[in-house]
This record gives sequence, C-alpha cells and structure tokens, in this order.
Amino acid sequence: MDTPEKTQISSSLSMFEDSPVFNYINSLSPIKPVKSIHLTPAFNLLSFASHPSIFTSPHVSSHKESRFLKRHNYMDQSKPVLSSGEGTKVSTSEEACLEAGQLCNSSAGLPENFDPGVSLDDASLELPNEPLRYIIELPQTLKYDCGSPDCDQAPCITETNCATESTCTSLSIVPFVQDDSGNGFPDDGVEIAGISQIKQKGETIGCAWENLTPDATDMLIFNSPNDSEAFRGVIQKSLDPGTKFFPAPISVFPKNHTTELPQTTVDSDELKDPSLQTGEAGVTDCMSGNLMHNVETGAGMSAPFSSESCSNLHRGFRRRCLDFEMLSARRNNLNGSSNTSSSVDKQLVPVMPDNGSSVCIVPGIGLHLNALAITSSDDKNTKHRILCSGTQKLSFPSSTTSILTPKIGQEAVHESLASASTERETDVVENGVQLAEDAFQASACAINEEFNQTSPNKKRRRLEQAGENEACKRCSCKKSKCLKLYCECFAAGVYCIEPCSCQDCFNKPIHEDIVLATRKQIESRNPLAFAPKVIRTSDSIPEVGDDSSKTPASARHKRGCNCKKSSCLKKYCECYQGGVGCSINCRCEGCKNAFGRKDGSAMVETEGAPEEDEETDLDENGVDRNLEKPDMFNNEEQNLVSALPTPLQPCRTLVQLPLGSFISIGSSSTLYKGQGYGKPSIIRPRNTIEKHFQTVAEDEMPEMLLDKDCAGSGMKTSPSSKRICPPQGSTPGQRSGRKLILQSIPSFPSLTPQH
DNA sequence: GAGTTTGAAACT
DNA sequence: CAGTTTCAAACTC
Repeated sequence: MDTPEKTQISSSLSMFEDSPVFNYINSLSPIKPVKSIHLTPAFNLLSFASHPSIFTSPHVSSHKESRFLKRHNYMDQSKPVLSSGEGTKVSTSEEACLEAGQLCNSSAGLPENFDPGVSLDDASLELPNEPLRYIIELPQTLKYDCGSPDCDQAPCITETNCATESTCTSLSIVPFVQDDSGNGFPDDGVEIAGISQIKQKGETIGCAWENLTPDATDMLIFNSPNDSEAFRGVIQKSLDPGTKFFPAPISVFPKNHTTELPQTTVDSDELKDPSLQTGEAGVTDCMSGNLMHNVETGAGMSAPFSSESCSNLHRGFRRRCLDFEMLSARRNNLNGSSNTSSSVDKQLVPVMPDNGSSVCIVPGIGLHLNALAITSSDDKNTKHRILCSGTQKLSFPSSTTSILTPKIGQEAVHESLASASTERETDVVENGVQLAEDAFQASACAINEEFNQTSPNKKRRRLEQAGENEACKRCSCKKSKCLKLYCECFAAGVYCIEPCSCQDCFNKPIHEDIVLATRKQIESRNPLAFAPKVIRTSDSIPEVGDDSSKTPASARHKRGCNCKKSSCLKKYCECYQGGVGCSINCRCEGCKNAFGRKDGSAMVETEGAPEEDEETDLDENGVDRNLEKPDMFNNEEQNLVSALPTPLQPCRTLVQLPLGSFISIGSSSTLYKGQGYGKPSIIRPRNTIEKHFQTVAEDEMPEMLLDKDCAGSGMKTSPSSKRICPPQGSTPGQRSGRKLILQSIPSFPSLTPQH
C-alpha cells in the first residue's frame, strides 16, 4: 500500500516538475518545485488528523506529551546513541519512536514517531549509498554542535528555547537533506539536532523532541515555506558570497524530492565537511545545527543572525508544529524513502489512501490545527511557496494547502519570511526576499525580529515577542497553573519550557494527563478554544467574500476584539497583536487598528506595510497617528516585520495549498487561543472566513475539499474536527468552513495525484 | 523591576 | 446572554 501511495505521490510530483509552470518556478528558485508535492501530503495528513479526532486538543496534547515523553526518553537514549554512532542513533530514535508511538498510538502520534526511526533505518538500509550515511552523520554532527553550548543553541537558548533552535536547524537542514536523502535522512538530522539540544535542556528537549521526531521533518516541510523563504533569502545571499553548500543543495532541492540521492549525498557530504559545519562554525552556533548547513552556510555564514533566525523560526515550530513536522517527515520518508517509511505511513495512511503519510500528519495537525489559519494563495503566497517551496518540496509532494501550526509558531519566521501569512509583512518581507538583494537583510531582519528578536538591543522585546510568538512562547502565569487559556503556552498547545517564568506550572509533559484533561474540558466548553484566533486569507481574497472585501487585511480575528481603550493600536488588541485588521466581528470602540479598521477603512496590510496603512488611517483619525506612528515607527527595524509587530504572524506557519493558497497555522498563542464559538459578531467573520475557506478550497483545494466528506466524517462530531476548522468557528456557517477544511484534507490526496 | 493598564478568559 | 471577576500580558514609570 505504501509503495503505491508513494508512487502516486511521486508521480504527481513528477508531473508538477515536468509541467512548464513547475520548470518556470524552478528557474525562479530551485526550491520551489518541491513544495507542491509536499503540500499534498500535508493536506492528507491534515485530513486524516481530522478524522481521528486528532484535532481534539486531547489528542494534540497527547501527541505533544507523548512527544515530550519520547523526547525525554530519547534524550537519554539519544545521548548514548549519538556517541555510539548513527546506526545506534537510528535505533534509539526508533525505540523512542516506538515508545512514543505507544503513547501516541491513539492519537496517531505513534506512526509519526515510528516512521522516522523506521524510515531512517530503512533509508539507511535501502540506501546503500554512503551518501546517506553522510547525511545522517551530518545531522549527528550537527546535533552535537547544537548540543554544544557553542552552537547556536546556546544563543538561542539564552534568548529563547533551545529546542526551537534545534528545530529550526533541523528544519532548515531537512529541506536540503530531505530532498537528497529522502526521508529518513532528514528525520535523522532533525532528530539528532533535537537530541543534542535536548541534552542541553530537559524541557527544551521536549520541544526538541517534537522537532527531533519525525515531526521535525514535517515541521520543516510545513514551516519550510516560511523558513525556506527566509533561508532562501539568506541562502541566496550566502550563495553569492560563498556558500558553496547551498548551491548544491539548492539545486538538489528543486529537482528531487526524494529521488536524487547522489546529489543529496554529495550535499550532505559537503555539509559533513567539518569545514563547512564547523567552519562556519564559528557560525556554528546554531547553525551547526543541522539545518544549517545549507541555510546556515548561506545565511549562517552570514552570521549569527542566520542561526538565530533559524533557531527562532524553528522555535515556534517545534512546540507547536511538531505534528506537522512529523507528518512531513513521514511524507518525506514515504516519498523519498521508501518502503520502510512508507510502511509506517501506511499505518497512518489508512484514512487517506493517497498519502500514506496522511495519517502521520493528522496527529501533528491536531496540535497545529489550533493555530490553523488560512491564507489565500496570492501572488505573494505563490512567492512564498516558491521561496519556501524548497523546503516544502522536500517534504510534500504537490500540495495544495498545508496547515501550519503554530505558532506554533511557529513561528514568526516563516510567516514573515515565507509565509506571508501576514500578507503585509509578507509582501514587504517577501519582496525583499525575492529580490534576494534585501532578501538577506530582510530575511535576517525579519527573522530576527519576527522570530526571536535576537538583537541584543531589544532583547526584552524580542523575548517577549518571541515568547508571544509561537515559537517560544513564554508565560509567566502565577495562578492559572498554565492550565487555562490565560497561559499563552497552554493556549498555543505547547508545554511550558524553561524560559517560562510560570509558577506551579502543570503544563508540562509530566502532567500530561492533567493537561489533556484540562484541554478536553476547555474544548468541551469551547471546541474552538484552541483554534487559531486569527484566520488568514489571501490578499486576493477580497474577491471571496463581501466581508473579506470589507476587510482589507488578509486575515481576520475570528472572534474579533473588544477593545475600548487601546483603540486597537496596542497588543492588548488581539487583532492588532495578530497583525490583522479589525472586522465586523469586533466590538471595539474607537478602532484605529493600523492593520485595518473595523469600519473597513482599515488599510490593507497585505502589501503596504501596516505602518503606511496606519498613517493613512491615522490621517483620518488624526490623533491616532501620533499613537500609531510611535509604535510603527519605533519598529523601523520591523518595517519589514513591522507588519510583524504582531506577534502572531510571525509565529504562523504557512502551508501551501495545492493550488497555491496557503494555510497559515499560527503557532502563536493568539491563533490557537480559543475563540468564541459562535457569537453573532463572529458569525460574519466566520462567514467571511468560510468564504475564504471556500474560496481557498475551491481555488486551492478545489476538488479535495469539495469532494470530501470530511465534514461529514467526523469533523463535526468530534471536537477535533472543530479545531480543524478553527477559523470557521462554531457557528453553523463555521461548520461549513470546517467541512471545507475537512474535505480538503481528504480530497487533498486526490489533488495530488491529479496534478 | 515594580506597578498600572488592558482586555481576554473564566466565572456567575 | 450579560455582567462580573480573574488572570496574565502589555505597557508605563
């Protein structure tokens, strides 16, 4: 079964690649082509997830928890293993996966975990080529590097979570590796990196775990878009200067998803090269990490920022995006790897024949679903895709849409860079990236700002933002025990980690049961409690809905804000925080949201930087300007990111839809945070959202969405399904949205094959 | 770093 | 559903 699926996927991919469009894209950027492929799988996964009820917070939590547990185990094992050698690592990883799998089984987490290990083994086994080994080795090395204080991790850790970094690195690495190595490889790399990090920190480990696990790979894929973009920019520049690595890797990417082992191997070898890793190493910092090789080298080389950025980006992802990562990884394994991985996938696949991996994805999705956000496929998106595609490609074969988690964060990096989640930012940032000229800087800046705020100057800010950002949310809960939505970590579906300054925290893997139970409880009250608060739609969306047209912003807050004193110009406002304009749903007073006013006067954030918009808006408001300007301008640095100022965006990860639309899953807490179900006010937005979804579905996931029954399947019934549809909301209209999503998932597979 | 403000989340 | 309280982030000093 797996094999056939893989075959299909590959075929679909090949088709894409063959297509003129694909070629064109490739010409633009090597990475792009792959994306589409990846996406499809992702979708499948998503769809699956929905079925299983994975979406339900419990599942998600379970996944995470299981992951955490795994991580811990892993870490323990991993350490020895690492020292021992690759093979050992693999075995350990497998074991860990198995264990995790046991934990996750219910949630489907198992497959994911399992796959990675298996895939790796298989890959290694299957791939006689030494190159694979190299690749594997690289990751290990990377791990070590990461693990080592010297590595980026240290920096990252200082600022944020190590785990995230590992993830980031792993992610970045993955893309390259994945293509080349195929499935198993990337995973290993990811795992390794994560492990190293894990070693460093316990909790971090947890996060790292996620990354480490197959998830990491998936994450990479999903995230990759964003990351990839960012990386891309970096890479491009880096390439110019001296990134030897990149060129090769990049070339590889576009071409192969899984297939070209040789190249990959070569790349990997290069990566292996001590000179490269370490060399840069100074760079090493994080870079070392895995990811880095490629990206880092490129970017990394550029310096700290690269690593940091990566780390930052990944941070968010790790925690939240784990699921996706897992899925993607699986897919990668499936696609690239081969049978073994496929076997695993098969297990998961059951639901979605097309994607063996789909199953895997699902679990991950669950977590990320919370953060789901939809982004329309705009030109920008396309760009993102392209940019990101490199990564995505690796992971997913054609794809329609992918769901990003969180915040996950995920986090900001991709959004800002790749995702375009915030269209505005995206535009700005992306443009910068695309241009490549600025790409580097822009990417760097964006990354820095968005993801972590690595810059020392704004440490606090960064930290805060970072914390806010999906990637590394850090809470400081004192009374809620981090078991309520007050807790950003909890709301984002992630465990609290060291950076958190919470007290009496129960949001830890150790208290998995409690966390899950609490989540369930909250979900029972509000199925969308963990759904992304902000739903993103493509810029083009306007077409879709009347509402959308009203709201220039691509994204909208589901429930809308209720600001009275902040004029929606401060982070108190969830809309503003999420980088989206206020909508009809909002009950805010004196709305001056720079991203878009409730009235509709809101500036379109998409292209123009929010700032610009703000000015305009402000002009109207007059007084507001003063207020807004400060914020906006203060962020000059953020200009690129300015759009980003909003924490959410950065965190979000975008997933490409089959057609071109992206779904951004915000890792950011905001995204995840529960939203009103169905308040009347929300309804419209929902409608809008729904419309967006529909549009997206039609455009992006046309058949898939339409075809599937997902909604019918269980989405409705199971809370999880609700989560899946988060954007839609609880209202009936929302349901339709849900349906779309669900449908999309199931259909997804079909799309892939078709295209 | 402490204190205040703010608005979401939770509760009634 | 509306009002109130609780909570933690955002913000200010």
